[in-house]
Amino acid sequence: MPIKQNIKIAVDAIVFGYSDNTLYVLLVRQKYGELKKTWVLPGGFVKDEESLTDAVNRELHEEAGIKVNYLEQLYTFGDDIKRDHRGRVVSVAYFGLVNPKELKLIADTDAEDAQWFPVDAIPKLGYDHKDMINLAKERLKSKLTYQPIGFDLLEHEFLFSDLENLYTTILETGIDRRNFRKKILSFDLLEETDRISSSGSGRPARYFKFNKKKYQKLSKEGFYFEIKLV
Amino acid sequence: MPIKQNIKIAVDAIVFGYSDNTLYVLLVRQKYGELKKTWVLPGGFVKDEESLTDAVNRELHEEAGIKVNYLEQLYTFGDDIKRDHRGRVVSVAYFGLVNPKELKLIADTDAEDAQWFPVDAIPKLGYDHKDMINLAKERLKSKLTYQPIGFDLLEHEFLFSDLENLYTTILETGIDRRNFRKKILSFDLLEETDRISSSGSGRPARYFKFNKKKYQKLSKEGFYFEIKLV
DNA sequence: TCAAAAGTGTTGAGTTTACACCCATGC
DNA sequence: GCATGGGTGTAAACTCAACACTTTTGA
Repeated sequence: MPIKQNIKIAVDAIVFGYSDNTLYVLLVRQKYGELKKTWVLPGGFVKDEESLTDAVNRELHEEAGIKVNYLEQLYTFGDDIKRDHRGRVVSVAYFGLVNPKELKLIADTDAEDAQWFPVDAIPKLGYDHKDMINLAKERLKSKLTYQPIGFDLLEHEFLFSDLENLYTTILETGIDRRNFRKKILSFDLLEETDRISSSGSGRPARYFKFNKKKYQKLSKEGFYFEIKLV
Repeated sequence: MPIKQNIKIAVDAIVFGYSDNTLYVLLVRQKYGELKKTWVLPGGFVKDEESLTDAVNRELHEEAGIKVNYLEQLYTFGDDIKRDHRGRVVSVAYFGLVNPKELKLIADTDAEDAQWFPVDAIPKLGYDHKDMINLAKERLKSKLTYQPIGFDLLEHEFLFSDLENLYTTILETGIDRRNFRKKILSFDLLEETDRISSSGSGRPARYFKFNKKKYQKLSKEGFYFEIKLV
């Protein structure tokens, strides 16, 4: 190619996990350079022969040993030409979700260089990663209301109260339990299981699972999932 | 930076214009190289010292002499590592809208190297530009229903029938004139002008304008523009 | 006076919201 | 038997969808 260009291209991932009424973001400690030991989003430079998606998954694997449940492109950060102190770097940010199992995997390993932070207790971050997280939070909030994305943050089988808490914590809003259940059930996308919570206290609850296949089918036929919450 | 990377970064723009019940896309003729004379989207490599947005606007100016009314980032194409035959190129695609004045500007100049094509009469394009256009069409359709973006495709002052036709042509759907007008007016974002169409035939109609300021204000306060059309 | 497009209300259906009590279990 | 969380129905308010005739102009 006859062109000279001195811009590097990177990917970064904002990965959310949810557990015990808390939304978490995955951060890693920068290993080298000026920002050594600063917390940053997992990510790095794209290799010449790999796709952007592969780059994200590779970085997540290398830096955090994690595999996401859901991944989509979020936004490409390239308007601030000084966003990276090392030179011009354009970063394609991805938005990912993991289920609680993956979350615990890291939480349990006491790897010091990859950790989950509650979204409202994020340490000072390098680069423009705070902006990325904010944008991803917005995306998560809005997607929750028009795509059945919440299920990717829960176990395969979950209680209605789990789902309800997930919505209330992430959207920071109240929910009418009856209306919520009615609405969700009206989609006919949940399946009752035989499993009943071996409860802590209170009346035992039934586990449900989300029928993703059915959703994908209906979705192609023009079905829209939608949960309005004030 | 200690890293070696041989990836170039480009921007491409899918710019829509609307006139006489037709939706148009702006294309330019490739000037050099293997694809010389093929129609492609306006775009090109990003310069080291310019932001992505600046790059798009510059290319639009250079290649088509045009200024867009609305511009937003669409998607970054970088998963197919052979999407550009010249080498690895990641392209950040932008989505833009122009009003009819800008559209006519080029249509009138008989510049052979920048032309508007009706979206359902797009010639064979280079690279993956057809995919980009398809994605942009989807974005346009969905945005029309939840953001007052259609006004950016119309003159500053427009007739209700213009707006109605815009929605029907782009969304390829029917509209109940009464319900549509009722809905749009209920937002209280349009202002009547004194101007009356010096009509062709039929009863003269009144011109309206969109109060963008008011929309932006309401928008911050949690107002959502929404037009549901089957 | 006819053709062409603009303008205008009402009703029924469906959806959303608000709201409170009983149920099943563990301790 | 009491504390804890789970599960359930109904009525009023609102929003949406369907529907057709009158008005104003130019030819």
